Amino acid sequence: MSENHSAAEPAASPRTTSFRYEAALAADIEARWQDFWDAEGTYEATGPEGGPGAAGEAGDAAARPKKYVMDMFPYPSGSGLHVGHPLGYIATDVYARHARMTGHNVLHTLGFDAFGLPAEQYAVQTGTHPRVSTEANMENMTAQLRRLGLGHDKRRSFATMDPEYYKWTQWIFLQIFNAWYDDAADRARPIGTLVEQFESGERETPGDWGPWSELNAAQRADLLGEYRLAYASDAPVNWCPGLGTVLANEEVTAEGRSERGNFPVFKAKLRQWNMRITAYADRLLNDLDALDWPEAIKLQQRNWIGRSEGARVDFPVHATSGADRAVTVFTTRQDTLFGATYMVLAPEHGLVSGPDTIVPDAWPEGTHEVWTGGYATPAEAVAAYRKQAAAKSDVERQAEAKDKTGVFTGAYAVNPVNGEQVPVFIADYVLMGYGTGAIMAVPAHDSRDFAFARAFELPIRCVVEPTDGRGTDTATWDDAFASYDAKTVNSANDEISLDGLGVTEAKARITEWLERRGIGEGTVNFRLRDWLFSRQRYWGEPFPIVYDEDGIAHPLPESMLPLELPEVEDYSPRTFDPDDANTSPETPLSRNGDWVNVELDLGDGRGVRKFRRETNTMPNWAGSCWYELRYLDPRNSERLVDPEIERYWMGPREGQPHGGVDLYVGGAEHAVLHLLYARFWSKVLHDLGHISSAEPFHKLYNQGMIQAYVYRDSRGIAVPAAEVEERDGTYWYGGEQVTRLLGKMGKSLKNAVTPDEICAEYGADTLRLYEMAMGPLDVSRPWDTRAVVGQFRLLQRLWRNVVDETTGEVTVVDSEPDEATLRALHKAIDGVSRDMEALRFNTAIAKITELNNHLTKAGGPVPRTVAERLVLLIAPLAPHIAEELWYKLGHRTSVAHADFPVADPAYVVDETVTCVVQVKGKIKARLEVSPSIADEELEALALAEDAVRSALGGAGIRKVIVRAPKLVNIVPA
RNA sequence: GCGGCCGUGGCUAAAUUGGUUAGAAGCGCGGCGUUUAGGUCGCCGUGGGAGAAAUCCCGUGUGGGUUCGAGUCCCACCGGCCGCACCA
Repeated sequence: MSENHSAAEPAASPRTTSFRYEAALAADIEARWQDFWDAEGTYEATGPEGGPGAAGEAGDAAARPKKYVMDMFPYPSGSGLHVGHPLGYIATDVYARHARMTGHNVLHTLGFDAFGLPAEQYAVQTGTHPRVSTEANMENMTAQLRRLGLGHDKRRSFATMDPEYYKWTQWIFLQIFNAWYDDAADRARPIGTLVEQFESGERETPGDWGPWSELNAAQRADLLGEYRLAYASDAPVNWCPGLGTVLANEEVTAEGRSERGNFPVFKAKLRQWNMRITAYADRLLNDLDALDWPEAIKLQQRNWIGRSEGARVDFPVHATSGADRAVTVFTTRQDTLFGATYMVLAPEHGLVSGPDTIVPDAWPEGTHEVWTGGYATPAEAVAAYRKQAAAKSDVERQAEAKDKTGVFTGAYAVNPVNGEQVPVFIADYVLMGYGTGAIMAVPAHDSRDFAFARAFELPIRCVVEPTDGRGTDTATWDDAFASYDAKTVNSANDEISLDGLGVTEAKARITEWLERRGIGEGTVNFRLRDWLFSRQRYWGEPFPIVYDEDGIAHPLPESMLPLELPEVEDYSPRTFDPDDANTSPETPLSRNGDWVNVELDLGDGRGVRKFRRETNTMPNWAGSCWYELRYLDPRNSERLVDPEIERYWMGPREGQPHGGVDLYVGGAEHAVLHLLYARFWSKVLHDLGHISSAEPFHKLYNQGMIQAYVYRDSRGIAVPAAEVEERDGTYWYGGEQVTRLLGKMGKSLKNAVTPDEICAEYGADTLRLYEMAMGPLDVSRPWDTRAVVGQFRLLQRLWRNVVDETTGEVTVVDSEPDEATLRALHKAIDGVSRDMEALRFNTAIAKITELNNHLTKAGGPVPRTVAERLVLLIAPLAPHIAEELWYKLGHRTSVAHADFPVADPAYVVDETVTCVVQVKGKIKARLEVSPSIADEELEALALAEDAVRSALGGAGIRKVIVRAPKLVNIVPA
């Protein structure tokens, strides 16, 4: 510690000579206290372990109620922060500081989500190693954030790119790889337990696999791959030639383009790693109920998981080979089965190609011309349509959604309820990825089927009686009748009749019939699909997987972790013409022969063998899937987190049945990506016994966005917002009128305001107050630099209420505050306490301002007890000035650990309350009454009022509503 | 198209959740004061309309409804934002 600013005596060495609270003094105060906090470790949290990575004393900290407060960690971007970025960090800091002052043991820190595409792209352009540029960015961002005075436990920080961190990301991957979902137990279990079941015969191998004992190693590996929660498969994936990588469904926009870069995305069959998140669909859905999350986010997750109840139904069909096959469809409207007049398969469906094909050599006699697409044979027609569909990006499919296209396969299936032959089509309005990739078409009661039926002149049979007066003659309809609130008709065979039943009843009846006949069953279908987990990138976690000479995947033993990224010369994935679908990925890691081809002893008793490494890397989401666990125990080299520590900070407890972080703040844009993946990993780790929590984040809060005005000239080009002048509601830049719109803040829109410039002009405390005072945390609002001064003035007045501006001496007195001041004080304490708890910082600041204004108006010196409590009230929001004033008031320990004031109820309620007396809702009189007045007494007082009696004018009273002590309303007869 | 959220002064926003007088707090604006001057100073005022004033009338996107009482609840419409989107 240097002589100039001893940590123990931070106020002893002011670097400015003025005692007026201005930018220079604020900067001085802030720098001194930030140094003090760092030196003292003011915000270091101690759990049951006595601190991270150290076997210290638990002390009394762990005995206090814990509060784990967390932010969605940042990606260290090279462009630096603007004032929108730290909004959430400031909010969690205020919340955490308040919690600390109310007796909680608080854990709050911040790390970096360091893997990602921008660093890699920068590396490709400049040749700088992504680690180097990312580290520089992190340093920059850390410096910017330090100025804000965030009370983080800095010992707990890390970056996802640190090998000591991603060692455990890889370890978790192996846990997931080595696990299967046991439906009987409804949880994940180690894959060894499945092998045991196969070996003992307790479980039979599925389908055509044959007995376990007769399978060779490769076959066993393939079979187990069908159970593992992390598995490689050749499924159609989203291939993005422009980025040179495959993408998860969640990373593809509704327009069928990449979320990053906006390149076209195509379906391609590629061998890729997947996570079996679908096994958790039900739990991911159900456990949402117990979470304290915004309803909008829960809804988005529910929609994404997309649970729908319905039935599977088999429609018998003959394969061209002569074998009996069935088209299995999924439907949510099994009650309309009698109205199914044709079927549609997705173009990629297995029954229109290969050995099981149902496509005949020639068109059946009398095939309608529009069904054939003009082709001579069904095979040609199907092949052409399949080719056309594969070449279409989702954008194009989307654009043509209104015009139904498709082609007849030449095959007929049998509708099991009435034995009718129904033609089977392929069409791209049926998606291979949803349900079974096949539907029964009920044109009368589904608008898509209706459009298709009209285009292909297929019969439309009404089986649900319309309630809108259109009648049952479908020839006169312009659209399907799809209401759920109507009766079934025309739906009977020799065994069953649905006629006259409502939808629910009819569904139940037909499902039971299908199940009895063994040709269908009630099922639940999910929209959620498995998570595509591999990427063709350099800057991500390598997979801890090697392949032997038979191509069998082996996990690396734990002792070989972390598997570090090799140094390479070329970081770039091979990219292609963005529109060329006929390309395939090439990973950057595959070009490093020395790294890829290795001889290893995996410790499986088979000695040193030759292996080839997996050359894909994990997606960006991997690191953020579990970081909440690592903050708890960041230096543990033996385990990802010590179980006792995890249980203390995150374990289940009253009101939090699945455990989790107490408050997690971040943007709503992660509603389904990060938040769903993190929940999934949390559940797997929970099932395998590694953690006690089954949810990562108990309470989630989405902060709004800070928006900014964007000014554009006549060409539509953004002009520097800071240089635009306003004249009578119009905006001018360089003599030209420009238009104003509300948009995002950012460099490209030339409207970014940095925290640095606001700190320089007013100080960090003012910036913090302004950001919190702008409005409710969860609402987006425009930044207004000239309004910042309002919060600066608050701090100036606060300063003046405690300190003499000319001498720097404290001016408080030891006299008793007057009654009015006590009431103002305790009302403020009461209100601020409740607002802090509920994250309503804007109204908390308003109440502090009111109290401060009251003291200013009262004039004269402020009583010490009031000044001290005012300082404590503002301490979570403006910690630097609070520390300084707290010190000046004679305290020698940090205000961060002082007790937050508690309101005295006696002063929170007013001595008298104004009671309004209404006659028929119109105010006739006001009474000053005690807040504890009884209803009867108040009613009597009200009725005795002259104004009330004259208003009643002798009329009788029908009713008197008394809401003591505020209101009496008399209703005349 | 389906689902969700939201409309309050010139601007950002309050309103103990159905209970008085809507508009706390801040910005902006106006006035006065201190100052040689300036404002990142102090004080006062500031929803609209009428009036010298007391005071009165109107007012929470529009129209209806429920209620003794509606910014708050219900219905319809208008406007805005977000999510999903051929999901069978």
